[in-house]
Amino acid sequence: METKYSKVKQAIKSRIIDGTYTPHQKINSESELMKEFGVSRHTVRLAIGDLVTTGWLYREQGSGTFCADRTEENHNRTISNQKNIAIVTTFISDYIFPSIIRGAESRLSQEGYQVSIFSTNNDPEKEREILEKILSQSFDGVIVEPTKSAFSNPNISYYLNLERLGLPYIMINAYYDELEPISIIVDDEMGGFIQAEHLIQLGHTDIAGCFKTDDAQGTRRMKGFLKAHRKYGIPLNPKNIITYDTENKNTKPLDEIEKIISTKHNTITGIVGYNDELVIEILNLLRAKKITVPGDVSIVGYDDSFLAEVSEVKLTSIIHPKSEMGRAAADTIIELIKIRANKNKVESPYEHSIVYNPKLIVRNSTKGLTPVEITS
Amino acid sequence: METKYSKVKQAIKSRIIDGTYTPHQKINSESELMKEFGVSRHTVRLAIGDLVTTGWLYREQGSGTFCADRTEENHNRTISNQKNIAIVTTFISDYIFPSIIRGAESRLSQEGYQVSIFSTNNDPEKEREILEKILSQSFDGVIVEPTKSAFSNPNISYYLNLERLGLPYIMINAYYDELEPISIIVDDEMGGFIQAEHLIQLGHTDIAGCFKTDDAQGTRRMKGFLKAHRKYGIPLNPKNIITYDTENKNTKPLDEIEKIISTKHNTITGIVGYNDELVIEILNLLRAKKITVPGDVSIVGYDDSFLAEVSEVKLTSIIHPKSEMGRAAADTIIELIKIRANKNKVESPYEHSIVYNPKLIVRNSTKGLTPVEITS
DNA sequence: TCCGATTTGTTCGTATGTATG
DNA sequence: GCATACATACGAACAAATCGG
Repeated sequence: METKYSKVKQAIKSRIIDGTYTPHQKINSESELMKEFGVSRHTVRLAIGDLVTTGWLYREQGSGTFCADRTEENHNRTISNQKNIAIVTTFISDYIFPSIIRGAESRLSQEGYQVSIFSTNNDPEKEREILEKILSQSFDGVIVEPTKSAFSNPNISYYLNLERLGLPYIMINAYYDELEPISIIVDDEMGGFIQAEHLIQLGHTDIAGCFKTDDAQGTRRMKGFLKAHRKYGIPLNPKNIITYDTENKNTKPLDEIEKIISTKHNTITGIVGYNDELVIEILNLLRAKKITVPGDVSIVGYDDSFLAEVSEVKLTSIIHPKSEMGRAAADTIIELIKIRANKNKVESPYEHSIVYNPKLIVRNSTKGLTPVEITS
Repeated sequence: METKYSKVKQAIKSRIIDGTYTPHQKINSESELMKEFGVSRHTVRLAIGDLVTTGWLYREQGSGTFCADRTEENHNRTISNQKNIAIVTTFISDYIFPSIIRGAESRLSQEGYQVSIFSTNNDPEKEREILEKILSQSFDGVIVEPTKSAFSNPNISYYLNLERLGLPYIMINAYYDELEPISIIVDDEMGGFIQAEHLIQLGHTDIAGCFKTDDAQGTRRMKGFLKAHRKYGIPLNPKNIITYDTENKNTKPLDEIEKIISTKHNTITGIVGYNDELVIEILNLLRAKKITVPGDVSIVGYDDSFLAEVSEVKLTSIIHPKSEMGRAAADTIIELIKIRANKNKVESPYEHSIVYNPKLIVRNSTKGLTPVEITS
């Protein structure tokens, strides 16, 4: 996949898939492609030849090379009774994702769908490859957890092309703002708000917040965290807000927390964590530093995963529907496919987004602040 | 049909059809064809290229160009360039399975394979449905974690049919004794042995063992547990052996442990658990009963999952390769598919089973027994 | 209808890289 | 290590079809 002709091939294919070339549209001529990619005509012809034999393009002597109309083929394929759904995740082994997949898989297999799994490792480039693969194959629907959803997505055109080709897709956990797709999410802003509010109502006024800010979940939880402070008139020390990304998730948040609790005049009595996984690690850190939870510090998790019940300190956490979300995603995509099949009947856009309202489950990692202030 | 390359093409095609070239036979090399037809190499390659894309020939770099085997569905499969692998699990969200899938998926997607996921929920009936589906579709290989592997499997005939159809499959974590398939497993008997041996060498003589006995992993671990007792001449109280199944895994083992530790004359000082998940629950139970670990009771887990590091007591556990196992499974199935594709060359059965030797990682859930006996 | 510019189709030559036996 | 065979890539030339003027 590092040969020149395969690069050219890939580039042309991308332009078809992302909609730059529409069916029956003339693509750049061979000589133009030669200049563009700095390769010989032979190489260009090799690339185009491959795409012709695989049905992406067709050539007309004297006229040009054209983008093939794959919708007819698509049509042929939907007739074939294979029913396929693609699930695109960020991390397969992420601690709550298996539950979501389980919920979705059970419902989809019940309905005779076959489930294919793809993972992006939160890398937009990998997401692009996967979307290309999905678009060049015969899927009936796509369930996707967006990659780096906090950022403007470089693959928007692929999603738009999904829409253009009438391939239903929904997003779970988050969505790209530019798209406003049908989505199934938790109201993360409210979740972050509730996390902070809980501590505030327990009397805490000096609260640290740890958020993963390369996905929309984290930025929204942070927004809720700030909102709660504003609402209750609690001044917020900017140093108490810790943000991190996929790339430094194993180091930065813990380092920053350690910095904060190691300072002389530390008055932190509460910590809000992005998720239970992080909170468990913070718990380990605090234990090592002989800081008790909830004695010295109260701490709130997110997701209500099995991790919440695993330690000697049971975590106060925000409930995430997990497998219920998976089932809902499955039901929604199945319905969208049905609607598309009888598109003559239902003409309405049929908005189906679901927003779960988060709830707090109080366990014993949080407690009310006694009038006596804790000093380091 | 008067171009040189189409003449060459036609000539080669004729030789295939009239039987001059038989399947998997090497055809004349490019340079030979050049001389024979008095054309340039490029022209020969054009002709051959066409015949390759239409499935009449296949090329092997450094070796030659060969006549394809156009018999049966073999033909259909090679034409559709979709490469599919099925992974059949028991429980998708089981705590170590996501890691295995992740390892397998990353490797498989690298190689251009698409991964479909099926889960049996440890129900042989569901396993049957899934195998039927797999057999009726066009998968290139199957990775399966057997369902209820401790029992005689009612779906043996389906697996035999996979073999008959030449569809490669491997088993992970366990295998059905009747089949002796290519498998990638941990030596669970040794694992159970090491668990028990560790406690015995620390001076424990009254050890309870908890094993899930509807899969082969559990029965083998139990076997190792017994073997260790025999080897070290430790008498074994049958009451200390607790077995359970998928159906009662959430109640029975904990109930039984509670019974044992609640008896007046309880002298248990060590517990061997089927896996970390169970051990964490036992840990919760002991905490509730004010029994300290490892002070009063030492406890050994299995799998070395993230659960081992999550509690205030870090678990001594057996290392499970997890994602390494997934990667190995992917590599193995890919190789089997390749071997099958060139079945003319490699005639040897090519046994590829991998057995990982388990290792113990000692943390602080176990400790040596002091001379003073602990009494309840 | 023809012309000329453009575009794809066919064919040759040459060179170097890489896998196989 | 060496010869063989396929893989990739460059350059050049002419043929055939198309399209606008």
